[in-house]
Amino acid sequence: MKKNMNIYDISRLAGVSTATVSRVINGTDNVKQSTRDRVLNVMEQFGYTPNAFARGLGLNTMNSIGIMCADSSDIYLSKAVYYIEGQLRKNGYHCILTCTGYEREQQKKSLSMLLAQHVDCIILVGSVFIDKDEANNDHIYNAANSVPVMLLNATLEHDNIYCVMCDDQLATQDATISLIEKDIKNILYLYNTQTFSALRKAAGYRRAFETKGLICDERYLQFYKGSSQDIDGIFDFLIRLSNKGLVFDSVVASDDFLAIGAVKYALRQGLKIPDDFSVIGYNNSVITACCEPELTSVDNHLELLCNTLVKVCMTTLSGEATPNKTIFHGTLVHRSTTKTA
Amino acid sequence: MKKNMNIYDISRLAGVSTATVSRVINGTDNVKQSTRDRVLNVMEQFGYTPNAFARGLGLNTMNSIGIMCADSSDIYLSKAVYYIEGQLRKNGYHCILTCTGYEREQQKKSLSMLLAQHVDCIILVGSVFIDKDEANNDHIYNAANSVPVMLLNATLEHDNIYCVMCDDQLATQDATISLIEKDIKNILYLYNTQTFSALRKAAGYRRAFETKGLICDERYLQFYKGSSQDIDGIFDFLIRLSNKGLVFDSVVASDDFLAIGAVKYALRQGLKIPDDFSVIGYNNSVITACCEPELTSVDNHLELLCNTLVKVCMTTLSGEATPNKTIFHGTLVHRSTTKTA
DNA sequence: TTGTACGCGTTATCAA
DNA sequence: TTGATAACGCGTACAA
Repeated sequence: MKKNMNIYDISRLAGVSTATVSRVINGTDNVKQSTRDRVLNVMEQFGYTPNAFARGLGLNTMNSIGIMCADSSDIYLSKAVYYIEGQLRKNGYHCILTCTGYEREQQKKSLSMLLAQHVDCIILVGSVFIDKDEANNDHIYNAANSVPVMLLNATLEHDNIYCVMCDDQLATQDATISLIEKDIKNILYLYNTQTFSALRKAAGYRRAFETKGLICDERYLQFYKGSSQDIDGIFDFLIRLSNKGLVFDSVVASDDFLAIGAVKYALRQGLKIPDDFSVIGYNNSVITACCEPELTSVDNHLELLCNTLVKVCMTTLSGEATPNKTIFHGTLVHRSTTKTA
Repeated sequence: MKKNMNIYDISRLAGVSTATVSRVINGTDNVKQSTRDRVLNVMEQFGYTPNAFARGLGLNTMNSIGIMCADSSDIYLSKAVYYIEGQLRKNGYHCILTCTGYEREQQKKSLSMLLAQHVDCIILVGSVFIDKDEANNDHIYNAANSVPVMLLNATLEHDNIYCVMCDDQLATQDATISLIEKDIKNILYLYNTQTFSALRKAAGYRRAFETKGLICDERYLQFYKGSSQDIDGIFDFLIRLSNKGLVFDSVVASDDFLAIGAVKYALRQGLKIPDDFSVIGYNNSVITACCEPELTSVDNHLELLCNTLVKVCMTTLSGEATPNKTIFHGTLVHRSTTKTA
């Protein structure tokens, strides 16, 4: 447990000043090659690493970035965190991860914590952080006054806030239209959160009918008040809907778990998929391959979104101008829960 | 973008010395109530937060803990990260997450990074960090010389290294025995990593036969060289095994994805589950509910493991003595891919 | 090309 | 109960 060396020790051992050691460490200024070698040699020999705290104090940064994620065990969000962390690490940043949950208060606490840690940037993963009531977003606006704030799959109009997202509305619209065009019209839209993103998807569902000159029956938008991980709960919910007399021959879901619940419903009802019953999920996650038949789903290109987000982040941190909003389109990935052609 | 206040500003505004402000902040020593109030008032008024870097420099800690995780998007590991982060946050620590992947070199880099950040403790999530060749674990031993190292579901005998784990061997043994006792004996053990944990499970499989006075046929331990997320690949693998003439009527898998691949195999071969074919997964993850019939799986009580790990971690950091190894038993959760009674 | 000396914002020690 | 001041270890003007 030998005490860590500091820059004074190194300078003494190398017979130079601390300034020179610092220059060698940071590769700045001109240092005679022989001096540089001597210093590097000593550093190597004693396994010297500059003290990150002292450096942070002087430079006012420790090259850290805060990631806020409601639930990093969520199958979709965890992927986002993974991609983002990897890209940031490549760029020399490390990540402080905080799982905020879905309550606004804890989210605010986490945000304060990150700001107190003087992170260089804050990344909000998902749209659960944005409140429909503008006044409740003040904490985010305040954060943006000290550091850039990056939003993944959410949007907020403010200086120093940058959004990278998939056009969920359009993607859901396309998915719905793909069913309508196969003459499937009793389409249930199944969702379980009221986030910005979920509402955009609902809007896309409605637009699909409009676009096709049809009336969208609002009874077909169904909100499931439960965890999307509770697949049996979803199953029960659909059974109840059916028993209440709602006739539907297909489901467009706002995430893959809900869709799997619908698949389960069809299988247990003895409905043939996709002949009698079609299902489209959202996120194109790994569980699309877990059910039989395998699930058709919307791919929102998460990895691309994350890579782009980090790219925008780096550009912003370097002081260059960057677009405040970057939008990609989703893609419907056909598998076996929808009819071909 | 107003400049942050520092302790001098506050002390001046409150008409006291910086020492007193510091005392108020940290609740230490005796400060007259009226003075305390005055200081608190000023701090509140200007929204003062102590500079974390300066504090870190002085105290040599920023209350951060490093989490190393090969792949935080893994359905199982991500849950571990989630639980651990939550508990640490409750205890006033924040987490630096680094996704190391499965290559030793990157793992070493991540470890060095965390040490350079002067984290208070390092948590290794999963057994992929431990090398069978003792000499290749030196970087971990070295880390343990400066900070406590916590291992989740892995083990290493060394000072300042603490392990919290599930007895995977015993759990797999029990699972296998549960099949044997239903007179199912052509049991395939399916695995896809060579980690410590996976090998322990294999050992449990073998022990099951021993225990029952049977011979364990080594051809029935099958290594699938692919990502466990590639369910179709698993399916193909099983088909090939079957075509090669290996007769099996059940699968014990080292994770749930592999098990789902087996379910898929049975369904597509027209085998009735569980009458003709049984499947047991491992981890009892959410995907057990994604297939039909739903998957029987071993629950290794991840949340309990994580909570315990953090508890041990806190105790260690407080300087108290703690057990170096804490072991829990797993539990077989029966669903519909195994026969009842 | 190199060295001196100060600032960064705390906490802690010692003295008052 | 409070204040003055020395660490903590680094980067960097400025000087040489």
